[in-house]
Amino acid sequence: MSELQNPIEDYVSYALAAAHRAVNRSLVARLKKHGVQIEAWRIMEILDTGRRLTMGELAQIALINPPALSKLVDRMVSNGFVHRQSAQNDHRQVNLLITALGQKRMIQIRAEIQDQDDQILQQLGDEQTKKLLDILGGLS
Amino acid sequence: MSELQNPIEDYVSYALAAAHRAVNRSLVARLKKHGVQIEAWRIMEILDTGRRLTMGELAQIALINPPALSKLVDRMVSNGFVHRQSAQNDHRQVNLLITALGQKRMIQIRAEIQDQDDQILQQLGDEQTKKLLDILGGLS
DNA sequence: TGAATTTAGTTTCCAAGTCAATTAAATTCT
DNA sequence: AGAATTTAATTGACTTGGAAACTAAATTCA
Repeated sequence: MSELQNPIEDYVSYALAAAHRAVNRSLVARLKKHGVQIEAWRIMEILDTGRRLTMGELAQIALINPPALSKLVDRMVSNGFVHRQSAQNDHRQVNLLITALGQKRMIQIRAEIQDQDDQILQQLGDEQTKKLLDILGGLS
Repeated sequence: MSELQNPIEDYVSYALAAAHRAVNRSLVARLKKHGVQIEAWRIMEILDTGRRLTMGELAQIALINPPALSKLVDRMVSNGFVHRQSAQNDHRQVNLLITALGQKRMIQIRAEIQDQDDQILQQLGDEQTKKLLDILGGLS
């Protein structure tokens, strides 16, 4: 009994990569207008809630490896979007904070992001979107 | 009336990135044992069906930009997994073909991939997996 | 036909990411 | 206490990816 080879589109890994690529593409294009990359948006979005996070916590939530985060934060600091502050309890830790400029920039960016998310919502429908988020949550 | 800010986990873009990252991580770890990266696997998986594809077609299907594909193929050629053949009709085009060594390697790799996919299937269940592929298809 | 344009693939230059090593601070253990 | 270990973040060497420029072949059109 011979196995029939699935087309590559049927691999979860492939389907995820394709969808991720498509969504990222349009997001990158939108964010480029504001001079930030997706990861920088994630960082600012996370920090803008006011939570006080260390680099390590941020790396986990923002889906960025620590070395890449360090370097990206260097750039964001020199752009004036965030600043580092060494933690008072543990001097090894660094808290990252969003600046006033960063917050101002986020107002414009958030409109762009909202627009993109609305477009996806419209494309998939409310129910499918919810289902998608639910299933994806089970993979992370 | 004030807008309540969604947590970042509710953005489709974030949920996709998180799931993609998680799935890729384990896939990368598995493929590393065989000395190939995910994109190289995709290329060989696609070529192993025997279809005669140009670099451009392959780039689209394998989700790789043309310059990155060129460079990856250079490496794969020097590893002996694939070889280039200029197309007979149109000498600008290049057909990429998998070698016997590449096919041999794919037998081992496919077992690994199958194992990973089975694990996901088990994690999500048959129905959710199908639903996921269906919804993701609408985004690509 | 042959000059101008388009298309396919590659190359170049630069930006960004990874892995492993490093630094500095905190914690553990004797 | 203080030596040894663990933890947090960064740095350094190297690899890979992207945008734009480039080469070569095919096609269009005057």
